[in-house]
Amino acid sequence: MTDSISTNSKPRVRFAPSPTGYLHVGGARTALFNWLFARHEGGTFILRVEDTDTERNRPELVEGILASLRWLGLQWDEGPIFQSQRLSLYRVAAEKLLASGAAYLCYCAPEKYAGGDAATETDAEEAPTRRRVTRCACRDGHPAIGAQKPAVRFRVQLGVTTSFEDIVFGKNETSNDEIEDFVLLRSPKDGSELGLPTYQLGAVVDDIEMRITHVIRGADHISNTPKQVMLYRALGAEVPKFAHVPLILGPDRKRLSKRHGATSVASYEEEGFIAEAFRNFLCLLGWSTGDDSEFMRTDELLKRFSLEGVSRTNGVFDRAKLEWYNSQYLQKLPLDELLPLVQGELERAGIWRAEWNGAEKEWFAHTVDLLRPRTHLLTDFAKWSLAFFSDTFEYDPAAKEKFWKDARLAGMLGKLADALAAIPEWNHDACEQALRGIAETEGVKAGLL
RNA sequence: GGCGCCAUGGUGCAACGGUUAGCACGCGACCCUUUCAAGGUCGAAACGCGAGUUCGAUUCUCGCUGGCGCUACCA
Repeated sequence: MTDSISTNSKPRVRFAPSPTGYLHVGGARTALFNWLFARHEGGTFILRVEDTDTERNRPELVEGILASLRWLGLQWDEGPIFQSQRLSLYRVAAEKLLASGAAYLCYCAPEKYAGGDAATETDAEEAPTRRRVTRCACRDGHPAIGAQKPAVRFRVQLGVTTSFEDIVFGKNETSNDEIEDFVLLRSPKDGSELGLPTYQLGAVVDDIEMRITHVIRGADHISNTPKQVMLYRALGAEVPKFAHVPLILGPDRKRLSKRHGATSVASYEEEGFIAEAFRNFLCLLGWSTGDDSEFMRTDELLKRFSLEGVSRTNGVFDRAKLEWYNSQYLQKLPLDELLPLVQGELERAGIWRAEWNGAEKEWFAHTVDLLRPRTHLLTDFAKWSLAFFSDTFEYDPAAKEKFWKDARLAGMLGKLADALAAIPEWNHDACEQALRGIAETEGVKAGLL
């Protein structure tokens, strides 16, 4: 039972984004679960870039995806491995399947084979319009050879059923008759012998080659898992364990997309969210410890994470709750952990001053601690820091007045005044200027009330 | 259309045959606070519908409804 010597007992998982966009919150959570699982089990977390779709692939987006993963602190142990750089692997696999009869060459035009699903959509109430799975003559060795170069299709064995056990969804059984002869290799565009692999082939070949033990991915893949199970078997490989995680939806319960607002991880970073808070929030969307724990720092998440706690219900991304998590972290983080984050924010805003981490470090720490109870985002620090620069509003009295008025409305007046009063002697200009600003605003206040 | 999956307040989770159905976000009120946050207290708010099984169903089974997913030479 305990063959601790065997390195094979350690799970190997992967996150496999496709560079067709930025890292979105759904992908981020999938990555997070993979990472948590790997770390919890002492396994290996691999990053693989699925860039076989030359049409949609945008190589320049890869760096952004990696940056978002780094921001989230999801360190990968191997990779990134690019599928586009190992095409021969998939072709060898396809040839093997061709040779064994598990696959065949299909000369049909893609649109003809697909069977025009959308086209018949308008013919309402047409009983005869049974759009079952299409099988073409190529499958039976009677290819309608045309000008088109052939694609390689998997020959689905009919009359039987394919099943697999999902760690979160349980047993899944699908009749093979419902599964189309999916494409393994697209028809070659150029003069080459064989084309580019599709997702199904690429994912399975790589998961075999990388010795992936647990496939943790979005539930949108649950329907094509049977196809992949067939592929594993046809390739004579052991089928890994599957764990599908529920999808993340927008407020309208539709799959989360750009029209719901910010969906990229990068946009939350820019807005001033703390990575650990974002992670805490994301983790509890579709997973729970079994009790009512909510505020859990990363070490605790790592300790408690388990695939068994993953939910089967799609969840709505609740921005308000994310903001709550962020303010919780802003409140509760030990000051020495918060300081670097604030510094990073001020540097981004271009208003960081070296003294704040030197001679004035004590004042800076005190001020951050003073202000944090009323901040919700890291960017709030940059906003209120304007008070500490005597020349900020020098040429813009209107902006100055607005700033202090906002400060009053936000309840920041007293805090800022305290912070300003504590500014070291040699920074007296700023202090005086700002206090004058407060006085003026107070005058406005008195007049209004 | 076919196939599959899912179903607790507005949202995220808990309760895994017997509870006044619990927690959190959000919302409302109050306390605290010169103000605003933070914090505290209280409150409104849910087991989709219909049959079964059972002494007893939110919990098990079936049907319905609703939602989502797949049905691409996208992943």
